[in-house]
Amino acid sequence: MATEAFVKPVVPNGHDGYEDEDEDDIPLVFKRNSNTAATTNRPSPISNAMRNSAIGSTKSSPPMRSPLTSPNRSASSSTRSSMMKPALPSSSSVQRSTLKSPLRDDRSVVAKERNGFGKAPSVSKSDDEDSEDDKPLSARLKLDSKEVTKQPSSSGRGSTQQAVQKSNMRPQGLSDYTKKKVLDERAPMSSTVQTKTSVGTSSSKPVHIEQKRPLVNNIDRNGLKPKTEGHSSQAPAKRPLEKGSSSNQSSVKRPKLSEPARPVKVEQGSHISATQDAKGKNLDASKPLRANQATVKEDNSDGDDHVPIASRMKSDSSNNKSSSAKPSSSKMIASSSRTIAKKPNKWVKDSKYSKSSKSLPSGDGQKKWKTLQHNGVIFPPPYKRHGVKILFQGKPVDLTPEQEEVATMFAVMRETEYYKKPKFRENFWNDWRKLLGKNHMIKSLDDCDFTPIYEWYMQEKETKKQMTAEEKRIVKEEKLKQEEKYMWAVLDGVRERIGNFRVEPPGLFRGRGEHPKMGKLKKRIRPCDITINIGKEAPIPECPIPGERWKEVKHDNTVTWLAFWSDPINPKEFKYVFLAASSSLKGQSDKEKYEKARKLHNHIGSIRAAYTKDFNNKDVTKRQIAVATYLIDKLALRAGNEKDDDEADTVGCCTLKVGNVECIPPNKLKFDFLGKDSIQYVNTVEVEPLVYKAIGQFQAGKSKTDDLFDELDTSKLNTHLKELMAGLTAKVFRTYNASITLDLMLSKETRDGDVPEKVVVYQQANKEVAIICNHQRTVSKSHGAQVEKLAVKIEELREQIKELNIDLDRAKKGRTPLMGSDGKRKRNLTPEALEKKIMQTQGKIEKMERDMQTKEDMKTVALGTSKINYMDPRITVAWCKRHDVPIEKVICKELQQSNRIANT
DNA sequence: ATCTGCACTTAGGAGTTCTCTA
DNA sequence: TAGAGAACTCCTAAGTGCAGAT
Repeated sequence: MATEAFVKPVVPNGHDGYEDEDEDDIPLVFKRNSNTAATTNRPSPISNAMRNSAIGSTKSSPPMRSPLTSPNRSASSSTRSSMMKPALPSSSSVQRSTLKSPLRDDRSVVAKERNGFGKAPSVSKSDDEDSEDDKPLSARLKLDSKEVTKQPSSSGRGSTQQAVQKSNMRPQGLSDYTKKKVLDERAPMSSTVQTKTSVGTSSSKPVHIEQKRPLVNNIDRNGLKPKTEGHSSQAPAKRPLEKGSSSNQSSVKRPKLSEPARPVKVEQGSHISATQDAKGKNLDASKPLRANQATVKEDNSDGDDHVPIASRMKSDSSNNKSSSAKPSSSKMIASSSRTIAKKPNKWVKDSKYSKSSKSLPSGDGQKKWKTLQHNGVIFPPPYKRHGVKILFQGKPVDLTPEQEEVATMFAVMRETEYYKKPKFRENFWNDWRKLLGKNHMIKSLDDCDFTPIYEWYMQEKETKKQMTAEEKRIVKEEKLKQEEKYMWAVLDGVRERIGNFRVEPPGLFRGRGEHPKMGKLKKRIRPCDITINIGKEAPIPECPIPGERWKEVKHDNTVTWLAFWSDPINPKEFKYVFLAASSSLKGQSDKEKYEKARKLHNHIGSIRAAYTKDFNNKDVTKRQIAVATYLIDKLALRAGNEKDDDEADTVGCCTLKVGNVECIPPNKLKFDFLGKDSIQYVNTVEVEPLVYKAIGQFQAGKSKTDDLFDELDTSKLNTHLKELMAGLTAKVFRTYNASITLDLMLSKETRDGDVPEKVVVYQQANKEVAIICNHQRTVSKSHGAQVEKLAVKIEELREQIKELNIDLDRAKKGRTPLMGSDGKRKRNLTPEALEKKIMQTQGKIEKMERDMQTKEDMKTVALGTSKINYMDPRITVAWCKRHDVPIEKVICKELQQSNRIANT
């Protein structure tokens, strides 16, 4: 599917006006900013459709084509729909959903399509299915349907407080709600869709998920399923699990196997010259980013633009066939080159692209730049004493400036959740006490009253708020004036913006989730803590604090950082100053990331076939690798590196604990764990029977806190993945599945219509990707009030319609209208005028209802992260061109301008 | 074979600015 | 025109994964 999209970035399309601007595509692609486009209020039908399309095929991923191309589409969808219906969540489930995490459900749908897996892929099957390649994905989808059942979610994790909170934060309602809506709107499709949806997050692929992830309800946590069979493993755990929930970690993992990575570079290339940005602006040729643009353009020449990526995939895949599942890196490269070669135009373009690209990103030891100049970093201003005293046992206490500064850090956090957390208070007290000294009169934190400082702080805030616009402008300009010199670097002669040129100010550490170090004092960073990296020929930045000096000045052009210091919270780690996301270095890195995802598209079939084959491998390690890869592919799970005990207890695929996965007969798995940033992942999916069986075997004989994959760690997993495809690591699957999903959804759901309608399609696709990746956000504080407000307005409008109908009846009889509810006499309107007014009011109600539903649907879904980090911008650009959608409608200006590639 | 350091990407929330609506 | 809410930026925590050291 998306393959092509990946393959060729750009769009081709013939589309008219855009053609000239093709380059636009390019630039966009590698920029990083993202923003979510504004979301529209309409309910999206799309989602339903998407769901419908779930691919059932188990096969190893057949190449996908663009649904658009296929004529059968409707038929297929109908079929699906029928299947889906059953899957639909019951209304009750919908309600429950509120509690659950919405994400999951939706994900599943998409996932299925993506992977083509709705079910477990059987290798053989897949092969057979190749014949279907020419069909649109949607057509090929199977209806697994069942899956969609909602689950009661439970968030099972009740275990940790946090978990609970999270579940609350992300009520499932959304997904369920959405689904329901969808169904209602398009019955047929929805039915189809359902299937997918069920899966939640990952769904995509293979499994069906039950999906709904009703967090709340699930009370059972991941208990193991009885099934356990087998053997088990050993496995001591590194970290004790806490409660059954996610947090447990335990296991001891094995050493990582390191494998020499093969450089994946795609060579081809050449590079680009000046290009234009999406808007047709001239790009700076000097920047490397441009290359991308050029590439894109050429692609356009292919004329494929009008073809959705998905549809283009087939050809690619065929090309790829030459490459075996385990191509050596060189082989892989070769294959990709070949593919490109088929299309001469593209080839040329691609090659330019490659050339333009710079060296690989991090870790490759290659030179990242030739010359680098910058002015160092800017430090926060010294602490300014306010003199407000806290109370200890009711009495004012004198504090030194240093003690007062830290007390203020704590006082201003009074309204945050941290303030109440024992761990936060304990860590803060331990650090503050050191500053107070042994003989200080303050003997305990609980006897301290920080209210005076808090009130002072609030007043300062209010004062600032009351400043006039002019005053604010002046302050802003002054700040800009001071910072201007630190904001830019000149890399290889090109002026590039620096990302975080401000040194982090001192404060209290705000770790996410139940971080063991929350509340600790993050000390002030001084010049003597900072190492500067700059070109040999460039002048060494002057230390901005008189009398002090940098810790060290280096001239290392194999790295991209401009400065770093040790993290005061975890001295083993560092804080780096890098160029901004819009820089050429970042753009290049992004380009490589998306190219790798494209490459994966060409190998995904054989990779899926390979892991499917190993589901019942006698070698436990191989079986674990197969199952873990399947989960990463299907559910878009993160790899799951080992963590230290002084970090929040979160897990990824390789670090899943037995208690994080519950087997639900006959072949469903319920996942419940805390992932990155302690975001809860709850999802029930239907998996291949062999996977289900294997999970039971991995759990057998272990406690809930033991590692599920005790024979595995990310190093081993990635070593294995690299044997399948050069440069392949676990995270590539996330990028791949996100981009493919975007492409698939856009291809499938875009219909003729006006721009706003198309933008809705894009947003829905973005939403699906966010769901797959489990990108969540907390519900805004004002959400409830906003929804309530809309509900009140809708009710008022309904009352108005009632009155208007009465007036209409009277008008038809030649009578005057009744008095208004406000006691005033209403105008005498003709029946026609009244009918028109009724229609208008009805329209308003419908719009508000859509707004309300969209608001509800999106309240826990964060679109920005996927847009910035996972969705290949070339897909977006190509789609915009094909459908005459101004790029700024889906990607904000900032993003477009950021030059990551663009140009700047 | 493992461990650890390092470099870089990915992430959600707070704060700020822009835009829409009454 | 003010206020509300959406959109966007900034901040920095928390991941991934490579490579060299042990």
